[in-house]
Formats: sequence, structure tokens, C-alpha cells
Amino acid sequence: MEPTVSDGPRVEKDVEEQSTDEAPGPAPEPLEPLEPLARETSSSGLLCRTPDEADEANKVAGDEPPVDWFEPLEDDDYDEESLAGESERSESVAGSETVCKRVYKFQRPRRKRSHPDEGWDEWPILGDGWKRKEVVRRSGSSIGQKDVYYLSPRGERVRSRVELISLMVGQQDMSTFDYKSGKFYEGEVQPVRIRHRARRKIRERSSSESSWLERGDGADTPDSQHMPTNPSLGPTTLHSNPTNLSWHSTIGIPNKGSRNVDVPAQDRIKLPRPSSSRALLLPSINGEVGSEDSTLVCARCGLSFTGTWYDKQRKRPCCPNCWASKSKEHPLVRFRKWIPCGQCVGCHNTVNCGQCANCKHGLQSPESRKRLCRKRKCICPIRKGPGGGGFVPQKPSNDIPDMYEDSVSLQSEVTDSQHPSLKSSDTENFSVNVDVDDDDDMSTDDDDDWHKKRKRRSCGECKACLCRKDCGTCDFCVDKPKFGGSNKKRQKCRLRQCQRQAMRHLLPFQMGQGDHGPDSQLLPGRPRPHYTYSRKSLFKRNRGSQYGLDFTDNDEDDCNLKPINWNSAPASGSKYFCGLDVRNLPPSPQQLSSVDFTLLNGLPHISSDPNNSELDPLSRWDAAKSHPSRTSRRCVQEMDNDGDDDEDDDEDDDDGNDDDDDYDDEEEEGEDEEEEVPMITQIFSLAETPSGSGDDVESQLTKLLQSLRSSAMPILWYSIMVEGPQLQLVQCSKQSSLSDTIVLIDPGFCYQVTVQKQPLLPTHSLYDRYPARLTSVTEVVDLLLGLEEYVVCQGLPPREPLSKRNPIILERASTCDFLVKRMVSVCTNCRALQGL
DNA sequence: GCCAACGTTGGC
DNA sequence: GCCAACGTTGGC
Repeated sequence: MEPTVSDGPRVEKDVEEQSTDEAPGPAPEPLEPLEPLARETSSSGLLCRTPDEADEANKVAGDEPPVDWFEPLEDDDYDEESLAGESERSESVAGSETVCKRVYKFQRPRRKRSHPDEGWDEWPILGDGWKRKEVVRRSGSSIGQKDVYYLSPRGERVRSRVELISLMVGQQDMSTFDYKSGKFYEGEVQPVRIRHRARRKIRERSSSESSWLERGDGADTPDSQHMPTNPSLGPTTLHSNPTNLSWHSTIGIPNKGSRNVDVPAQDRIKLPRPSSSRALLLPSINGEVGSEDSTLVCARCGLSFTGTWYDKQRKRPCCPNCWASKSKEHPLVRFRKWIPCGQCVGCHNTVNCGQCANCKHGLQSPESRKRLCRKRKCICPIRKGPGGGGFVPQKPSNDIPDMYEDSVSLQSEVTDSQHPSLKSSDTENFSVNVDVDDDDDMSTDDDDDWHKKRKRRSCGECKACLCRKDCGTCDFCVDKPKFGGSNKKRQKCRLRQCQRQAMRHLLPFQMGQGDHGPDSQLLPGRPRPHYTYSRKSLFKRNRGSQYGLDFTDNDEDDCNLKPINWNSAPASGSKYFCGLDVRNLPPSPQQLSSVDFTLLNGLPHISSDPNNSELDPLSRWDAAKSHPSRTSRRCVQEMDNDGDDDEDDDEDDDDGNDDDDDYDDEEEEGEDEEEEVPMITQIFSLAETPSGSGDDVESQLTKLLQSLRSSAMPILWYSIMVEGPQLQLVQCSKQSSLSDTIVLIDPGFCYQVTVQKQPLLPTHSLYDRYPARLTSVTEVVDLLLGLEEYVVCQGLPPREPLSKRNPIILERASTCDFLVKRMVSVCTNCRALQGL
């Protein structure tokens, strides 16, 4: 039977028969039956395609093997278009979530990363062994956009023309190669790419035009299926709703100042007539160029307007006002997002009741997205429902042109609340519905704010976020192609990782590496998420969640770590670093002294361990990381000695898992942050000893510590607080020229620099360059940067070398400067000692 | 079109 | 559980 849309349930059944990710293997792809559908759709011309696109689609359906860019579409068909079953649509809003989640779960295998050799077409035009692949973006604002990748015979994945050309240097002339189509245009007229200039010019007038121009040959994408000019829309076409159409050409100037929701129809925004250039590009309706304006409802503000303006990605109608707006708010957010007022009782409530349906849902299904406790919901109706944020759409939703409904029906962000199934309710009723149904109302689901999802690693305010320059030395920078790297890690420079929201494992090393350490909540950044849904048994998670807890991560290691109560006094004599997760940090200087360096007569000898001498700084760092037992276990054990089991730990644990489940919950994040700050103060109290100085001084020093930790520090410097109290800045790279250099800041902010535990003489020129007291982050950073100009005096080998079997012991003068300018490897005093 | 980098996953 | 790898997507 030829699959049709109505085959959805059957397909869903097929999907269910797949044992999720356990059975990828050679079994037929669960969504396979849909491929013919896609082909048929393409071939029949039902979709809005240009002739070229239709040819391409037909070609795909015919001679060439199906390229895998159909697959994502099929995925999305299920996810967003609900081809998997109309039943999803007919579900109640609350019920739909269950169904969607189930479908989603069974679709996971389809979402799995494609196998390296999956979906590649042989592309001999580039030479033997070359492969090509087209991928359609499945979500986001650029959904439907098609990306083309190539795979070289050597397995190098090419993402762009630049990369391809760089690979083909000396092999093939790529000047006539069209990357997108994968063909050479020798002797042919290369397809005209109307971009840049045209786009810039047109964008001022019409987003829809620019979208078309931008997309170029990418028009055979899901976007094309919801063009307002799509003749296949049947009863839900333009023609079916004449009251919302304006087939007459209207020429006018967009009324950018008007935001009146009660704009009468005759005052609706008039758009310029499509340009002639655009007319050539737009698809046609029944042979006519689809250049006529139509009345649309802006997906962003809800205003009706006349024209064919669409947002940048041509996903939704977008009025000129919103188009001109610099706001990055997602066009649909206002329709979908429940915006807390921040003032009502619900907004002020920061404690989950634990009793409401949403709380129980979270307890029962921790793997699902967390829903905000009902007691914590904003109770201000004006903030709810479509047109939230104080805006009410002009027209009831059932007056929204059907073409728009059709257009949004394919979007990944579309929820049931926007679904045509709800169009029967007018605006008021719609709002009521939303109010009643808290679950759907919740915007904490991941589908509610895709934009923030991409932004949630960046606060945009901290120094790291504001820093625009890569350090060029961290592992992430080294990985970047511009620094000669292989682009495998693809992460932002560590020094530019947001101090507040970045994943901890991405932060600079001094910020801590572990996510689950006893003091993890003290560290900047977020815990590392655990994407365990695909591999971890739900039972395991549920077992703990029955009690509102999740012990999933309580492996043996963590059990040792978690009982630590940082609010209690440390074990007597304990000298572990406070507030640092040192499990994966490089060895502390104290530890270094006993592990990596052997001090003979106060002088270090060069280790013969290649791990210490051969590796580059980052490798050595990695080596240090790979031996956490050398660095952290000692601390762990020490800390564990005072281990008291505290419920707070459990709560923390729970929170951590909540984070895993829902990073989108902004309020929760805010709470996390709120919890972190005071904890630092409490941590500092750890170091507070009876013999300590006054509270004022201590708190000042603590503030400096906090500031340092929330700032981007020079590479591999990290700040710690030790007993005294004393703030220490430690260069943790053993490969650094300043290895084992510490800046000690006392409660009076006076500082001293030590190198390998040896204090720099007060007469050292370094002290002349910087203030005697370091009272701000800037001063500290300046000093550290200044220190980077120095290297440690190497001393000199003894005149009479010992036997080769003994380590070489370098000698220094008692007046050694320790730190010398980079071009000077040995200080003058040591040279003098040797008579040089 | 290209690059940056976010989010996820498979392998260990 | 960790993390290298990379598919993916937003920004310019």
C-alpha cells in the first residue's frame, strides 16, 4: 500500500516496533514507508517548487538513490507535522504531551547521529572515493535550509566550499565547481546567485523576498510546503478565505509606527508591490506568478497586514514592524510563551509545593521536561495565552488565514496551542483554555524557546562573554581551524566561556573541571548535563525520583563526595583548598612538591619523567587530569573525613538532576545562581579560624576571591583561599614558564610572589612595577599578565656533572632572582655563582 | 557562504 | 560517568 498521510498511525506502529536505540542495526528504518510519500509529493508537484527544484526532487525520486536529507524531514514530519498520527492532534492539550513524548521516545533512534558512512552518495565528479550528502536542517529558525557536505576519500568531512577548495588544492580546479549542487559548470553559465547586494536591498522591503533570494536553491525544503502561494493547500488555500485576502495590488509605505491592535482592515499595513526581480523568483499559482499580496497575521505581534512579508527564514508571516525590529524574540514566542509578570504571588513563590500535578509529574517522570510548580506560576491573566506580554491579537485565531495555519503546521516550534485543531476557539476562549491547562501553558518545555536554548550558555554580561578575542592557547582554541586545529572540539575559547552559564567542563581549568564534586555548586558554570535518556534505564531514574530524589549519579565516587557539608567546620588541620573541586584540577603546588618535583636542597631537579618534560602544556594538563588520584583523591579523602550526611546534599543532588532535565527553566537557573553566591561566603567561613583576622578584612578578601573567580583569568591561573586566610593565585600548568608560581595575597591585600615555594626577594624588579597591594581584579590580572613576561630562572648545572644515572641537579645562587625576563634563562646572581 | 560554537551521543 | 567527536544551527 502506498503510504499516505493517513498512514501515520501505521507508521507510528512501525516505529514502536523498533526497539528504540537498541536495534539500529540492519533493520529497516522505522520511518522508511514515508520516503515514497516524500517522493510522491515531490513528483506530483503538489509542493511549491520551481522547475529546477521539481526536477531535482524528481531526480531524487527516480534515478538517484534517496538522499538522506529526506530522513530528517520524515523525522520532522512526525515530530512537528504529526504525520505519525492525527490522533496526536486530537489529543487534549495535556494528553498530547504524553503522546508526543512517547512518539518522540520511539523516534529517538531516528535522531541518533547518522553513521559516518550513512547517507552519503558517491560523488565521482570530485574523484574516486568522494561522497556527498545533503542535510536539511530539522529545527531552528533556519529549518528547511539545506546543507551540503562532502566526504573525501580520506574521510575528511567538508562543510564548506572553502574547506573543499583547500582540500582540492593541487588536485582539481574548483573554480567552476558549484558547491551546492556538486557539479562543475564548465562551459555552462554558472547559476546566478542573487545574494548579498540584492538581498541587502530587498531586505529593506520584504523579508519574504530576501528569504527567497537567500535560500536560492534551497527552496525544496519544508519551507516550500507552506508558501502562501501553494496551490496544494486545497480547501485551506488563499481562495478559501476571501475575507482575509487582498488580491488587489496595494502599494504603500509600511506603517512602521502603528502597533494598534485594532487597526481596521483598510488601515492594515500595505506593502509595496513585489518587485519584478522577485516575480521571477516566486513560485507560481496555476501558472501565474505568485506575486500578489495577501493578508497575513504577523506571527510576532499578531497584527494583520497585507503583503507577503515573512520572517528571515520564511517560516512565518512577519509584519514590517517586526521585521524592522531588532528584537531577537522568536516570532512565535508571544503566542506561546507564558511570560511571568515577576510581581504576583506566583512569581514570588520560589518553593515547589511538591503536591500539585506538575510537581508530581516531575517526581514521576523525571526524564521528562520539568513543569513549573503550579503554586509558582504567574497568576496574571494578561501574561498568559496568545498575545501574552500585554498583547492581544487582533483577530481570533480562527480568523488567522488558513495558509498561515498551514505554514505553521510544519514548524517544529508549533505546539498544540497553535495547532489548527484549536482554531475553533476565539481568542478569549483560547486564553481560557490556556489558563485552564497549565501543562500546555508552561513554557518550560524545550519547544518553547529555541532561541534561548542556543543562548543559554551565555549570559552576555560577564567579562568572558564580553571578551571577543580567543586566547589562542587553550585546548579549544588550539582545536580551531584558524589556529591550525582540526576542528574536532568546536568549542568556544575557554576564557570566553560564560562564567555564569557555561558548562563547567568548558570553563577555564582554574574554574574547576568536575561537575559533581562536593563543592560543585560553588563553581561557576552549570553542571554538565547528562543525556541519559537513551541509554539509562528509566527504572533507575524513577526509583530515586519516587522520593523526589535522583540518585542516578550517586556512584561510589560521588557517594564519597556528597556527604561533605561545606557549612560545617573543616577537620582540624585540614589544608585542602576551599571551594574548589580539585578532583580534576592540576596538582596544587603543595602536591606538586611531593609528586612531580623533588626538591633537593631547595632546588628542583629535572624530572626524567617524559610526562613532565615532554608534553606541551595542554597535554600535560591532560595528563594531570588523567591522574586525578594524584591530585584529588587526597583532598577527597581529607574532606570525606568530616563527612556528615546532610539532606542538603540530597537536595543539591536533586537540583542537579533537575538541571539535567530542564535547563530551560529560567527561574530554576536563577535559583541555582542565587544559591551559589551565598555558599561562597559560607565556604570562606571554612577558612575562618579563631586566629583569623577581623571579619571585615576577611570578607573583603573573600570578595576579591569571588571577583577573581567570576572573571576571566590569564590562562591556567586559578584562585584559591587557604587558611590564614590567604588568597592564593596559582599557576597550575606545570609546563608553564611560571610553573609552581604563586601569588599570595594576605588579608591586607599585600602580596608576595613565590616560585617553587621560594619567595621572591623584595628587591625584585617585579615589585616595582605593581602596587604594593592588590585590591582589585584588574590589579591582580595585571600582575599575572606581568608575571607572564618572566620565566623561572633555570639555575645552572653543577660544573662537575654527576654520573649519568643520577638526576641533574641544578644549582642556584642564594640570591637567585627566580623570575627572569624571558630572554634571560638564568639570572645574573646564578651566573655570578658560576663565574659566568 | 562561511564560521563559530551549541547540544548530543557513542565509545570507552 | 566522562568526554571526544561531530551533527547541527545561529550569526554575520
